Amino acid sequence: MVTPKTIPQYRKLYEILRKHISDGVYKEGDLLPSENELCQLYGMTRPTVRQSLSTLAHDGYISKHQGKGSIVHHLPREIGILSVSGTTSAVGDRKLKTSIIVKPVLMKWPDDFMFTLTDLEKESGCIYMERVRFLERIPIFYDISFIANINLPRITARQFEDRSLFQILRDIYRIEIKGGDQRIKAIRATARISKLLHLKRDQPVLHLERKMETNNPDLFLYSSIFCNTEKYSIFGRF
Amino acid sequence: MVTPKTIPQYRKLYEILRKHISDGVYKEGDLLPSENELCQLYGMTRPTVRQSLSTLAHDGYISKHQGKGSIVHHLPREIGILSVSGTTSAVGDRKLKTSIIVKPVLMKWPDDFMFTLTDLEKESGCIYMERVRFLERIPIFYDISFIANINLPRITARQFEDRSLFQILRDIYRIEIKGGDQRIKAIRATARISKLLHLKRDQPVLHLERKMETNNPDLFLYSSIFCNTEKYSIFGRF
DNA sequence: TTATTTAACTTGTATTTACAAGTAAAATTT
DNA sequence: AAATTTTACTTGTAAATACAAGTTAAATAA
Repeated sequence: MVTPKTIPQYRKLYEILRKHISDGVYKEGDLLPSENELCQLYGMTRPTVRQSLSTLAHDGYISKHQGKGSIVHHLPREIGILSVSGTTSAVGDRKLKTSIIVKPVLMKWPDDFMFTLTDLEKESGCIYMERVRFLERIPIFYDISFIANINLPRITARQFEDRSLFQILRDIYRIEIKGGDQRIKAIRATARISKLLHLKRDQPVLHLERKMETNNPDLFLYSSIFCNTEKYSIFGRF
Repeated sequence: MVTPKTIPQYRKLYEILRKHISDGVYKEGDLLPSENELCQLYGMTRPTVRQSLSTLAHDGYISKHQGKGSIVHHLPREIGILSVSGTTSAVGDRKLKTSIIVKPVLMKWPDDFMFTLTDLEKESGCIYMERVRFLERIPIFYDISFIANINLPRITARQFEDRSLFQILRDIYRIEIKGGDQRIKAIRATARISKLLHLKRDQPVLHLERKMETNNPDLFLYSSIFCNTEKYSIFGRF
């Protein structure tokens, strides 16, 4: 089991500022307190504060301007899944309802899996589940998730209705997502997809295949996400 | 005109290492020289070296492991447009042939433009062009580009066949892309799209709308990209 | 009043130093 | 021989400091 480590200062400040921006303490177009002010406010040095701010800038919460300051941005109105882990965190504060299509089960990996697996992963088998996510009563995401069965005791017994998969992994198993790769395609909705996402057959659907890295170097999370982009776009920064 | 500024050290090292990785000096799975070794090799201090490495890690060229080192990764085999500026740099070393569909012309902005424009942009009008990009003789991208006509003398007279738009902007006008936002959808190919990308009508196509920020805070580049994802996926890191 | 200069801020780059934490292999003990 | 400990390395976090470069507004000069 991974030990619960101490959270570094720059990460704490990142979370504080991110929450303040999400909660509207700082509004669109506002200037964040200057780096020196943040140093004083939170008792850190400038390099530490700058580490927080550069991460915030990278995630699109602020933009920095030399000589001027850090300007606050509202998170995009679209669905920001391209640069974020999971689909729950992707839509920010909006209510994303989840319904389980296939409860977590332990099974063998598919033969033609979308990513190449390590030997350890192959031996362990995988935990499989399917979910559909609704935004304002409209089904938006159809998620198929695969997790290698490595050090995750009794995970198939847990409830996934209320808490997100990623929350459970973090709270119970101390697993944090550190980043990942993804592939994107436009495909035709299959019978199953169109049924679950309430679409007509053959309608264009976004298909994301993601491999996520965790703080356990042997453990990766995989998901295949089908996304209805009729009403909402997928958003990202680069 | 923007002055050609001095390139910071950490940026230089980033470019050196990136080139070495692309050229195969460091191969997939190799360990990069340690941070202290890089300090000695290039006469920099560790924070400077670390700034280069963290950017490389973010762009997916390496992954860092505490206590171990920085492991080199080959750039993805797919088309990496999600986290990169332009479509030329997106495909790395592979040959991307460009054909101009509509030569650069100065015109008014469309009324229903995909992003909101500043007053300065609206006044200036825009430079418009359309291109199709081929990868191994297959048309992959149909790019529609918009640039505000701000401080870009005689740009419509330039040749875009050989050099990419971004290369001209950098070499002639000293404009660098710093980042941007993008929206992604899956749509049905229209008659024009299917003709240009050699697809059947109504086939699913990826649609990217991008707004790119430059070192000139008033100047943004916009593009609407239609992408044939039948054979190649679009790739990104997060 | 208007234009210019100055001063006081902001973020950007870079050095130096220190210790914590994780990895891997050598050295030691059992 | 096998298990354990130590050691030497790696990257991670953090402080203190300095100056460069861009922005803005106040102070000054025309």
